[in-house]
Amino acid sequence: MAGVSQTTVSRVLNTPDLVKATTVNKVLKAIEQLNYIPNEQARLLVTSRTNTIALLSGPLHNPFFSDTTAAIVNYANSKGYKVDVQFVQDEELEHAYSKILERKVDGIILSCILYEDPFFERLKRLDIPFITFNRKHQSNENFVEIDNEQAGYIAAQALQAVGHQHIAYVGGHLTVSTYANRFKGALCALGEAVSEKYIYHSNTTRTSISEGVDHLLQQSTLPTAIIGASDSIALNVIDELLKHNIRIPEDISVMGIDNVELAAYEQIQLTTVGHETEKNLGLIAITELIEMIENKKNSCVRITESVKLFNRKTVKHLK
Amino acid sequence: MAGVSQTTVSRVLNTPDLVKATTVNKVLKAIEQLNYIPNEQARLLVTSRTNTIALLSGPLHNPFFSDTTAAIVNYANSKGYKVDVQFVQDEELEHAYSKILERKVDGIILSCILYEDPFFERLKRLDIPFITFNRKHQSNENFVEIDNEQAGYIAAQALQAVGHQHIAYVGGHLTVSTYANRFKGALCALGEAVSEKYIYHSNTTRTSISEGVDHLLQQSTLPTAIIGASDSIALNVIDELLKHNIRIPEDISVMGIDNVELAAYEQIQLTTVGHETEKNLGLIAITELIEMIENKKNSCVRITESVKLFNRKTVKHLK
DNA sequence: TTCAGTTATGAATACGTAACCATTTTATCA
DNA sequence: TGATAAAATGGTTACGTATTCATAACTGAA
Repeated sequence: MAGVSQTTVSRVLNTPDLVKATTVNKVLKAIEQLNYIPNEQARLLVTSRTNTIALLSGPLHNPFFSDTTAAIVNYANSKGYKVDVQFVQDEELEHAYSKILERKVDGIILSCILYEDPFFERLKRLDIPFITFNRKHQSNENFVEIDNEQAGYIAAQALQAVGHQHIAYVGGHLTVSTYANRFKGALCALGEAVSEKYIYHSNTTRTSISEGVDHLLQQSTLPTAIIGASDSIALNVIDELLKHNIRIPEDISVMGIDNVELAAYEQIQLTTVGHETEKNLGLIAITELIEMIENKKNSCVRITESVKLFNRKTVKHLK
Repeated sequence: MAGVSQTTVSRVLNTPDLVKATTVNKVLKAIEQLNYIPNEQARLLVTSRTNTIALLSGPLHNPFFSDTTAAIVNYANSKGYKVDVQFVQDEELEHAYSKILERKVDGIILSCILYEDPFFERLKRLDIPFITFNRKHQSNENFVEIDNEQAGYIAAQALQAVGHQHIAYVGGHLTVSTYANRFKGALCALGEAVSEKYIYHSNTTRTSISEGVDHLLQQSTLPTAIIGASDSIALNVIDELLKHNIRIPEDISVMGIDNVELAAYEQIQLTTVGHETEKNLGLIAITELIEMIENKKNSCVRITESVKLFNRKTVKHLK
């Protein structure tokens, strides 16, 4: 219609500087009239890029992932990338993994990796930039996390500092670096003092956390404070305690880790431990990932951010 | 490597029944050894499908969209679709719209349409299945919503029923069907009695809602109850009131609309109006959309679900 | 055996673009 | 004016798959 070759049309769209102005106009006019929209599949086939990033996130009802997903999607979109999202429970990891391998993407950002996950090796062989956030793999490569051990330590230590002596801990699977290190840090602060019966490792589902709380409430001496290994766990613990008509923090104090945005809400006011500058781990990770994609820098990303206490209203001062 | 043609490999992957068992095995073995992964771009190019659905959602910090996004993404994934997500504020609609037109997708699901949005016509011309949830367009086509007028009416009426006479309303832009109808319903219940000064239409941002609350608190006679036109607004209103050391519901009652999952949490216990069967609007919409995509049914979807009151703890009974 | 019918396989093509190389046109300068 | 360089354009191919059509290899009954 414009009387030019397909090659010239392609140039008009991609490198208009190489085409005479009058020709550009002819082509643009034809594009307008034909209501032409370039076929992205075909372009991607030949360029072997996808402008897509795969996000494997934890479930969205966990406010941590709500925060990170928003940050990741918005940033990636602003940089011109589409985001192919999957929300995945640890139980369904295999299925999600196999799907991700089939889909051509420019980069992969995931939170669900296990410490000894064999999938990590497959990822590396894919030769696609990828990064994990919140959790890391034993190979100690390509991750963004908070200092989980420090976080666990600060959480426990802060409770002790205000007089708590019977401190319980509700965590997650120790196959996950995050929970393993937070637990390690907490144990470090609690020392020998801590009793087995005050420790519960949940699978982070609501029912599992309920069982954990029930377990704690059955002890002859109730704990005066409970550490939730994540804000999500802590919030679920609080909810469960409230159902038992236990007041927070009057009867039992609760401490979280993550400093999720929700934690600062007036209705919540969760005392927690989080990133010093309140930066979003997801945002840091996606920034690094896009950097990796665009600058082909294959230097390995290892980011561990320092944390501090955010003192709010779910911890009672006993002294 | 398997000693067969590319055609046969294709058949092994798509219609293995048409291939001799021994050949299938040879090919699968080669696939294994070569670490072969089919190129999805190429397949999509020839099939002219994308197995992708575009989701244009409101911001994720709004718990309503957190609920719907999770439901939509999970359902679509389970049906084998990828989901290309965008979180978009009403202010940035144009930009998101233009991006969506460029991207090849099998279907579009969006919440952000305005009542008189000209984009709707462009969508129809695209000849791609699409559906709106939560909001609808004036053309009255392809939407899933709750009965917003009924919801507004029930919210106001329920407050009156327990003795409230000074009822305020914090809403959203009336260019949005959802807010327009909820407001209409509320007005209908409140009748002539309602004073202009108790009405505030925000743009649903936190700062705007703060201003609304400040406005209400400046009135000589304070309202005894506030209707938030959505749970998100209601929760922000509560947060703002708490910051002013106003107790809920002792000093002021608050009512929401949507019955977001968060509303049922012990820490929140928001009294609200929502879908009778507590079904997720996003889930209904994505189910319909995939139905449209796969069965080519072009019958227009018009779903308006009935609502009821969910009595919880943010409304005080005055009588 | 033979022949028709069936099953299994392969060769060639199309999908719509970007990239490469070749060619034509235009501009520049001696 | 001619030679040379530069700019503009076109022809062709490759990307990796599904599909169509043709062919080869079997099968079973006469």
